[in-house]
Amino acid sequence: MEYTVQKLGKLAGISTRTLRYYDEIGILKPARINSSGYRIYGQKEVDRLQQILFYRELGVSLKNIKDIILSPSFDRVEALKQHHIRLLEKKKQLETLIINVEKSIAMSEGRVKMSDQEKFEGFKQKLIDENEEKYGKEVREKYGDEVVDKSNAHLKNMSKEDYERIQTLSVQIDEALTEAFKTGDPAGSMGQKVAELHKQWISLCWGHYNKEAHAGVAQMYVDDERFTLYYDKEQPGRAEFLRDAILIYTGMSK
Amino acid sequence: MEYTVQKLGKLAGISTRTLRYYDEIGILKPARINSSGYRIYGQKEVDRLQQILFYRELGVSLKNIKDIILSPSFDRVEALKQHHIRLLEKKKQLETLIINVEKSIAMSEGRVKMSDQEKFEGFKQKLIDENEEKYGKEVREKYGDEVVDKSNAHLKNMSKEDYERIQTLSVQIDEALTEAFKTGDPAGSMGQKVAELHKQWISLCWGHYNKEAHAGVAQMYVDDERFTLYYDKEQPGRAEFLRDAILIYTGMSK
DNA sequence: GTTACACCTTTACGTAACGTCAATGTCAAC
DNA sequence: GTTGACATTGACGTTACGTAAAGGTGTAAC
Repeated sequence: MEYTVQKLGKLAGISTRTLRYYDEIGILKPARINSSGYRIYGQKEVDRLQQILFYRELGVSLKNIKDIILSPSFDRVEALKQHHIRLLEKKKQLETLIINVEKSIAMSEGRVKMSDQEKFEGFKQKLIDENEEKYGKEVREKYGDEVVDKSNAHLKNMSKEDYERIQTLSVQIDEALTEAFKTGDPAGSMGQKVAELHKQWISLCWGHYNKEAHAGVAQMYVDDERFTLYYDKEQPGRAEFLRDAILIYTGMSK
Repeated sequence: MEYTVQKLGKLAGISTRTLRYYDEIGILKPARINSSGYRIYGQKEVDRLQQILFYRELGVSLKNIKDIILSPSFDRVEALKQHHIRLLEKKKQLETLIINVEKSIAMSEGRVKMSDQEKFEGFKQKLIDENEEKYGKEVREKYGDEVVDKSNAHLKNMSKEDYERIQTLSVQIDEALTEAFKTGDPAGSMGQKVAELHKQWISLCWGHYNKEAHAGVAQMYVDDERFTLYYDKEQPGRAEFLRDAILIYTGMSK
């Protein structure tokens, strides 16, 4: 497939000026120029533009993006995996900010108190962005590990496999819950599958398992707003669904 | 509490230049200027800065932010509720982008195919930002109530007093935890006071009490990142402290 | 008592990543 | 053969600060 400036711009959601600018600074040159002087982009350019936008989204300057993707040692897949990690971090920060705004509302309504410090939680992604600017390859390798280390901080007493298993389970629970929620039946096979996954997750976290505690935690998913907020983010009612599924699973449903 | 430029900058994670610039364009003026010509900010300015940063995070230009917050009809709480909605939208978009990068990795490894269009899914938050620029008051009024209803959803089956008691307890636990944490001793009287308050809170939430479940929840405060994030916000280690206090309280400490 | 140092001030030029004209050429359609 | 939506290259404007430069302030230490 071949694209002119406007077509590629529409595809990627950017302006034609931006594409011309990217040509000008040499970060994304068209595959060829046709007889009338028009810029024509091909497959390779589409993929490169996607890479550029990923870096841009993460706050990397165009100058640094250029250095990175023009580097002979640039590894596309490795870069994508880095993007993945960074985007997850960004998501966490956004979640912090969402909690912040929720608390701020509660404060305005006099329901809770907030320290000045709390009022700015979730804004400081700047620090991350500034790190991003240093994104040289060596730096990347260096910080890459550090980030991993940091996120593994509370792993201390856990084997690496267990930790990874827990991470995988979290994602699986989330996905399975989304699917099961559509059925509307917490007692159904999909609902019970979620509960089963959740049991595995809890067993790993606690090192043991206990029905009553499991049921207690499930109830908390509805009662504790920090959980409710998280689970209801996409579809209101997900937290309740999860609780019901677990209560049925543990036989604690009355 | 009063702040100089640097103190406020550190608190909010922005530069002193930014604060001076905000003064210059009249979007955030200090409460007063002291005898040496220093800018001094107070409580009102802290709150306004928070508002500014919320708008900025959502891509609103400083010019528009100024028009909005200086408007006589500006409603702080209403604005916060709008931020909440926008942030949730932004989070959804981020999640789309994360799926995008995951698919891109899978594609690079030859596991799936992707259309050119799919390659740019999640980038087009631009369209949202443009809506932000129009941020009229009417729009704000339209969405406002919806959020309130949602946040009150899980209150349905609870008496008003119970609900208020739970809210009070949340705050008390938080404050008591901050105090107790300073002692460094989860087994001390202050640490055990926190655990006692937490028991009351859990009893209200669950309608019953059970030591094992209580201990399980405590363990989860450390294992589940959503909790850890919340409790460790001010001082890292608070989540662990709370867990230890409860484990001792319940006699589950080994 | 002055020296050090970490604060604060204003003034002013620099910059990144485009937006926004202006002047002009191209192509398909009616 | 003219209309209208495309494309081109300049070139200047804009936003939200960064980054000195040149100097006053406050406290602690020698």
